Amino acid sequence: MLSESAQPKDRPTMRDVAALAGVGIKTVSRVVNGVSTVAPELVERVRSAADKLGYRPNLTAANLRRSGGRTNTIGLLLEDIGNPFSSAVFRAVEDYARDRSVLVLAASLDENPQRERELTRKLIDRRVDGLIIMPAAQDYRYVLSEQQAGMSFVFVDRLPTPLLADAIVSDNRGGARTAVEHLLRTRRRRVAYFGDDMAIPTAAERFAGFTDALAAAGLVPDDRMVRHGLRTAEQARRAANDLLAGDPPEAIFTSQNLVTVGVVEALHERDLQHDVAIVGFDDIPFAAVLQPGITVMAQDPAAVGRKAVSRLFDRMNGDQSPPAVHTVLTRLIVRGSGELRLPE
Amino acid sequence: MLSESAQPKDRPTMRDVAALAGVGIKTVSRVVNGVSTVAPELVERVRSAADKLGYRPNLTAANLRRSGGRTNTIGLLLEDIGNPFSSAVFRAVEDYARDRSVLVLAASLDENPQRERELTRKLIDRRVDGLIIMPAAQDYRYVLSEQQAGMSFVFVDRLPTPLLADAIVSDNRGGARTAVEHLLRTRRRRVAYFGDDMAIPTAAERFAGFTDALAAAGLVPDDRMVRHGLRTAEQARRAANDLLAGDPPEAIFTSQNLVTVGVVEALHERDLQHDVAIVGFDDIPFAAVLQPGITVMAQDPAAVGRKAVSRLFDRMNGDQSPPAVHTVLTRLIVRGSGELRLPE
DNA sequence: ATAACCGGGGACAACGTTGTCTCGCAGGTG
DNA sequence: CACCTGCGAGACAACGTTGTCCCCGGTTAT
Repeated sequence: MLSESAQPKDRPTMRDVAALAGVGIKTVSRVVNGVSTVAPELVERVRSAADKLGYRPNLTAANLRRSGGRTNTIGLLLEDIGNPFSSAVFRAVEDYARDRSVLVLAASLDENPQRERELTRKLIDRRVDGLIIMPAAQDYRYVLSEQQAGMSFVFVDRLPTPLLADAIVSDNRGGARTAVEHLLRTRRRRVAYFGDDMAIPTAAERFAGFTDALAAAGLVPDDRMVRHGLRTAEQARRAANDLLAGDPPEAIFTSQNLVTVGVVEALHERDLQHDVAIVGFDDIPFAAVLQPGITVMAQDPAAVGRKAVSRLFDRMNGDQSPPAVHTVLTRLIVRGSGELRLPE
Repeated sequence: MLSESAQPKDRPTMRDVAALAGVGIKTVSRVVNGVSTVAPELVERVRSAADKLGYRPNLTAANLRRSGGRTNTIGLLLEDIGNPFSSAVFRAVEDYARDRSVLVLAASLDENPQRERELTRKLIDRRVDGLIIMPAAQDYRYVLSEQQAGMSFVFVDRLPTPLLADAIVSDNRGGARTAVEHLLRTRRRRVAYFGDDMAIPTAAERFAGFTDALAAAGLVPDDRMVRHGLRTAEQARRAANDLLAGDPPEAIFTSQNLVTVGVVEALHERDLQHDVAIVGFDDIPFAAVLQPGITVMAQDPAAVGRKAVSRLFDRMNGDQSPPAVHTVLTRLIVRGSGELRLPE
């Protein structure tokens, strides 16, 4: 009864366009989808009717009916979109997907396994065509039934256990080992380790690489110079200050970018940056401007993202080969802090 | 005829669950949606049938029918997801949306107006409930007809022309002015400007703030010390080296984070970091570790994102008030480089 | 005992689109 | 001239779900 003025009136549908153009609804569908068997005159009538009404097709309805039921959407679950590694992965995924007219639904997990399960479910309920996950959880058996129902999965940055789907990971252990070997080449022997929580598989791998390198040089880690569980730059800074206050190590390996930031801050606070060598895992902005520049073992998040999304599309297109792990190599960037000469 | 083994068999639907549980399809719907009028025994039967089949509801089908037709999805078009400002905005948007069971479809525009139009359309075709756009284009009249069709828009970081929707922007002009006034407080007078392309509205605003501050001190910009159009750190580094090679300015204002990085690199290369003062717009990682620390006028991308998404949800919930501009204040972070004492 | 009532559960249509089928008409063929 | 062919266009059902309505059985009131 009420004739409200700016009522949020419904969008026009194909039916409305068809009525205005004086054609059947299916003809509108054909025009919208560019089917070539429609008479040019009708095409024109439909086009102008659609423009006049501001018609836009409803893709969710179309996907519901369309064979295969593809939604042209993929899901991307990252540790934290705000962190540079995650957002670089996102960017690579997005570029590949956009070229194929696929959009990306993304969310952050913050190391929360429960959130991971919820979000995975929500994305599946929206019928994404595939899912790229930077895992927080431990148990991936639920993936199996989803795969049987036709969902494709690719994991990045960490390996799911058991390996039920493709995974793209950095060469954490090998990269860490190479980084520490690089440090040892300066003849420094007393090497400290600062790292993230060992429950995080990548941190554990990097610590293993650290130990590998020491072992190869006939050394063993000194527990007094090993700190795990550092989650923020501030924690790392404090831990480093703590260690540096006593008998400082000759060199430091940091297993993650935030940790590197904190430790470098501590070195500068104590004016030890020219005395204690450091190599970090993960590149850091501004690393070249510092004195000395920070030598790092850089990951290649863009390569990880590209590889992940291309594997995902292969799977979505029917690739049935057994799940495999793909390792993306890391790269040592020499800037000074890892090559400090020993005095005397 | 063929009984393929691992055929990507279709997902079970409510019909399948209903058949297995021996109930009507609507009862399954009721159970799935937690309607309380179903007999406990039937709820149990339906639940176990659903689990057995690995049933997951199809949200796209549900949204199609459900009144209002909300998809519980919003679109987010950013300049570049890989850049820290964009990804911080994203993170804030995501957190707010997740609390309301809304997911985010995001994509990068890379300053490409055509891509912006295409993506806007694609997102509308998927019937997102609202759209947050960091604009690349100039002309936003198309927004009007979409708004009448019920779509909500919020712009971030830059103002659309004409102002057809809410916009959340940093206080670019005021922040830049305050930053430059801070520099002038050291009695330095010959202040250089390094900035991004003036076609980008934020860059223009910041340059205006720069001029404001000079004018208030009775100064005018010296064209020889003004460089526009710097899009990368490398370009900025070269431009700065160029200027510093001649008669160096007493102070520098940089209008954007990448530019700050490049200019700081150049200062360090020429060992002028203690002689030429600098304040940058946008915070920078590691700014505190450098000698001297880099004083910046920091933006608050998280606040921008929060404000944007909360306005968007208000609009989606029927707020009809006229479009408004919301300004998020910037904050001066003093670290040394902007407070250098003049010699003599 | 019968009518009115209530509450649980199913049949049916609808959301906006596309796949399939059929129909009508024009043109070519025997 | 009848028949077949082909092609453009619409009718209809279907995708998987939810909103609406109605029916059935049991309980309560008269």
